[in-house]
Amino acid sequence: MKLNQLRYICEVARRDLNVSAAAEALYTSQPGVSKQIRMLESELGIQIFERSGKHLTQVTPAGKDILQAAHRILGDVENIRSIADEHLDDARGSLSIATTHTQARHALPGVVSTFREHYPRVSLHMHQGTPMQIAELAAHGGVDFAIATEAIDLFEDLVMMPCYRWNRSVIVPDGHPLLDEDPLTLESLAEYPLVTYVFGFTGRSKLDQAYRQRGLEPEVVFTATDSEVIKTYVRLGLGVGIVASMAYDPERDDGLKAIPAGHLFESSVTNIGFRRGTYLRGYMYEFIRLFAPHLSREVVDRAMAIRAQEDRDALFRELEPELAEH
Amino acid sequence: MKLNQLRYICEVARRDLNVSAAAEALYTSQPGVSKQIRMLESELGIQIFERSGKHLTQVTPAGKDILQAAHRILGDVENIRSIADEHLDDARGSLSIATTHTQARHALPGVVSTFREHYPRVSLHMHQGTPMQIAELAAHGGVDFAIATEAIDLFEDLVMMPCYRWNRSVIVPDGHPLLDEDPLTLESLAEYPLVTYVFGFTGRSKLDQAYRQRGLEPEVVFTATDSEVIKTYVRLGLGVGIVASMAYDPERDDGLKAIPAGHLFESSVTNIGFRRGTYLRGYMYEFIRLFAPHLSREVVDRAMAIRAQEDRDALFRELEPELAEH
DNA sequence: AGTCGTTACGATGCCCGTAAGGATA
DNA sequence: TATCCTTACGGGCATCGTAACGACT
Repeated sequence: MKLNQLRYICEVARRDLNVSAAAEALYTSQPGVSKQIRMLESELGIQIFERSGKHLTQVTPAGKDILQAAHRILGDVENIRSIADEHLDDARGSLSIATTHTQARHALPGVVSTFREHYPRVSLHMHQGTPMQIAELAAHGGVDFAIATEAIDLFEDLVMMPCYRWNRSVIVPDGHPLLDEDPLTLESLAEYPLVTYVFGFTGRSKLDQAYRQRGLEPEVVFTATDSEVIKTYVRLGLGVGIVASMAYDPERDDGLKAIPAGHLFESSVTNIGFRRGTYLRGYMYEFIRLFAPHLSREVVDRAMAIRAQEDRDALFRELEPELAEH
Repeated sequence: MKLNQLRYICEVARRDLNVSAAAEALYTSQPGVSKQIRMLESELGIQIFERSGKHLTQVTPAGKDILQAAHRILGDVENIRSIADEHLDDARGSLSIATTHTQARHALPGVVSTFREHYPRVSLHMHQGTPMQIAELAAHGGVDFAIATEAIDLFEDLVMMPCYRWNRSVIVPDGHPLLDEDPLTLESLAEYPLVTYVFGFTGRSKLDQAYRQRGLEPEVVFTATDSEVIKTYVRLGLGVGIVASMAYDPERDDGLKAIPAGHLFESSVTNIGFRRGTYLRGYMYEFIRLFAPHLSREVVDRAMAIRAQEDRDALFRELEPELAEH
């Protein structure tokens, strides 16, 4: 058994059983991949992939288990490299983060600049994408951290921890009639067309849920993945906006007013996640700490050790009161 | 990085940094091992072993972390083989158990014979040794299971589960004065010289503890690692014996009488342990179940997932009432 | 003096890449 | 027909084993 063989089967599985694509991603020849996989299968005496003719059709039950172990192995190989780097020079390295626009634009800048002061020799890489892409990147080792509000609890092999709690504001042009409502109600809000986030982004699901619970139907006329775009279209009079409160800045957003709407929607929690079993460099713990002060090294280590759902829930309940509100 | 390089560093660490011994154990040449280790170190850019001149003196801090990850990797490689074997033919395979004389002679025969009926094509291997040797074998992957009463909770990377609870009987020749004592007290027992287990064997520590608590000093004139030998010397009149109750058989042990002494000593618990993270074959779960009916597949999986000491204690308390008494 | 780790060197064998073959959609 | 996996073949390279050297106890 060779580490390369394990890399090959993982990549093939990841590429929907397309050996050619896997070979390309691995910077090697397709016949080589094919051959090594067959050699591994023959060494183990069992098929990892089902074949019909000359096409791989699916992963065998044994293959599923083997792929799982192979993933762990390759993860640990990366860990060994990280360990070496950490001990070689604990202030040098790289940190890659996948996140959404909202986090990158409003929650992370402060953290990133403080982090850069503390660790000037760590090279930072930010990747922006949809919550699904983000979770996928983190789960497959493309990035160290995923930071998002939705959909990163879908991946079983991601360790997830709550960072902060936030809610929404209604954004309207100056002089809008909603500014006179006090308190603002969902019913009056429902009379206006909405401009807000695409489904699956930045807590959008909590918004739909609030409407549905009151038997209302939101008339969403425009959706975007980031609040800058939303605000632009609110300025154009397309409708009223609903964005994360942190996305409104009274200084910069002239011509717009924000009405806090925390009483209308259930608050959302932004999470940070990383691949389970990853060796975390010292500066990685530090980054998490800067982003969410309650996530000390001890808490992170505890979260990493947890496998059962119920234990995770217990930890979340314990952390709940410490979450900052944004 | 190659799997062989990881094998080499693990073996060298295990052999107290003796490269020659490691090479021999790995059935390869000593220069090869030496070279591969240096190549790995140079690839990682960090030393795994400290050297003074040409001798390896100790493991570096980085090396400790790396060895830990390397162990996990090699364990998972074995797991992949096990997975393949399991899916190839789930009724064929091998099961190796390390245990002490007492377990092998009195607790295991029934289990083993039932197991052999269920899985005739699984080849069984029993290794007898001291509790320390047993734990070492299991921790390093020499055997699948360790079964013993003492000292297998010392290895952090062994998953341990309680199997059954047992206590001791005092063994005396026919007509011995102690037979008239009712109830038997520790004080009257203390007037006779003892023949019992060597320290570290079969709950011996509980025995010493009982004496010490009462301010008594046991006069141990003979110790052995197995109860057959102890009984032999009791027959010779060397003293009274204290053995696990299951080791006395009124049919076979003629000339001897047993006095139950559960009220004098704290009972002991026999445990089964295996390397954390091991892939357990179906028949292995079955073996555990046969030996300790309360250890269902679910319970074993839960025990395997536990890392924190407090969670382990909680599981033990939960299992406590289900332990059989022998 | 003996044990032990490193260096040097030659040969085996494995892995990779190119090219051609055959199956499937 | 186009895509895709397999087989076949040759070159390069890493690994392994033997032998000799140098260090430490």
